[in-house]
Amino acid sequence: MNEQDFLAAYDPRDYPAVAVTVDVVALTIREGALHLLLIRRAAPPYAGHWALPGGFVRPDEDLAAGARRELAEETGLGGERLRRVHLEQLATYGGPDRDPRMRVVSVAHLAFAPDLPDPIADTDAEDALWLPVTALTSRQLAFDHGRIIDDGLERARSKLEYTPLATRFLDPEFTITELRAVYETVWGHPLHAGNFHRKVLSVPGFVESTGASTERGGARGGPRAKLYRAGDARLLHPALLRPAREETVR
Amino acid sequence: MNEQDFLAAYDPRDYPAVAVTVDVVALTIREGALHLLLIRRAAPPYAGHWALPGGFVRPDEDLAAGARRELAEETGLGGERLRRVHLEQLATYGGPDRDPRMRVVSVAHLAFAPDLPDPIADTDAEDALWLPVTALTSRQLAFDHGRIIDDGLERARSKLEYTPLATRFLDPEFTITELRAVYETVWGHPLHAGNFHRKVLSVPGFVESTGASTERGGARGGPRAKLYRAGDARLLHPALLRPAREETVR
DNA sequence: CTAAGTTGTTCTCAGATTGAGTTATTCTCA
DNA sequence: TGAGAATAACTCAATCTGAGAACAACTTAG
Repeated sequence: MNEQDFLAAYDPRDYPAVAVTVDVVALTIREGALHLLLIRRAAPPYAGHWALPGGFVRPDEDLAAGARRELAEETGLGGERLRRVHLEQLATYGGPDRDPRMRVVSVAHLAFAPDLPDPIADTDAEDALWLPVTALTSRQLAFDHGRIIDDGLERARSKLEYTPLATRFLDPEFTITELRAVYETVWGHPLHAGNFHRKVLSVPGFVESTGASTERGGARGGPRAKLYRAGDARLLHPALLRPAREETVR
Repeated sequence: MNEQDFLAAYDPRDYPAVAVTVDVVALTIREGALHLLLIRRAAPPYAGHWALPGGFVRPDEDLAAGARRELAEETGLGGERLRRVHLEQLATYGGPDRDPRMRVVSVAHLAFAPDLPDPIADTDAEDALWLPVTALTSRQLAFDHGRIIDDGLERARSKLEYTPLATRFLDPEFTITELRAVYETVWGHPLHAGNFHRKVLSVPGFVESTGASTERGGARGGPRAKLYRAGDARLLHPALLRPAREETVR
């Protein structure tokens, strides 16, 4: 049998039915707190539960394109602002019983966005909102989305260490203090301002100066801060490591 | 409509046909060189081309279980020795046209194994072998497996930095020199023996002494080396960073 | 307008870590 | 038996880090 004949004789229905979805763990920073985009499901299964935005991959669509489309649908975002959102694949969740309808394999993605407008509930969702991650209780979440979110948050924390992606939570021009606030928010503890400043400026390609400064000082005083934009590095060398957690094992 | 009625009325065939496969980038070290497990495809598409071991996920099988099964089938491995192989999810590849038959979404996995016996060609494969990664030319590979392998190798290199997984390339008891050889092989350049020794012993939980030593000195002389086994750390703190590559950008 | 408080940025300095080289010792092979 | 090789320990200068201090530029309260 040559390759042509093989393809003609091939029936996709011979294979077990599996559906592939994309889900998005979309993170942003609002009012100094890390927020997560959630929708409340309108239809079964898990109607009324909170869930990650997501849906079936369309036939002609790449996985990343599907994730970006789902994100666009929930946030109402498009064009340049959507393009500025960082989107990467997180992991794939495919346990046989994670969806009661059928075998559903979900390719989860992770998104970092600057502060975005409130989301728009579309047809699939009763409601949609940016929820502070501190307000999460995994019990109310549909499917295995609690676990996906945990994995996404850990990945986000670790990505800030060795990539310049913290800048994706900010507008194109930002101050070192704003950048530090991103790290403090995502990592959940304060950093030494002086050391952070020294380190960021010493890592090649992390940030580059715009030459300009802010129009005003900080809200409660202080000098005008210099403005920077993201540099061209894809990886931070050397990395900005999280302070070691207290050893649980002595 | 309540949830029960919904599930009864649900027809999986309403959704576009997608197949889900698992592929495995299995790495081992043989004779001081990094090797990759490949099979030569017996059936179209890409009959006669080299490809990663893999196949369709079975209906009741977790993704990780499917990957481990595929690995077992190709290597003929089972039991304790199979269990010692490290297996983790790498990434999912799902472009619409990556397989001419139909939409195939492949969940790639990455495996680290100690030196294993030569593989066994099973029904899907004309042939199977451990190929040195230096002998790879991506042109001869089926599907997008060249890209998957590249991603797997880069992931392997980076995993050695911040996890103790280098030990998974070795037998349960090993010397520091053997461990250094793993790093040198995967990273592709020599390391300073003294500094490596100091560093490995200083990272908490990386290795623990067995108290014993090798029976003989090295092949070409030298004292007997102390034996170690893997410690209980899941992450290396601080990490063993790769020497910075030469800057391409000045 | 002034005083008090806040913030961005730069310094300082001790301690830890790193890279590179050296040494003593133990072993294999010819 | 001697040459060469490898383990494991040590040394030392250069670099990096964490913690704190200094200081000027700004804010707001009064």
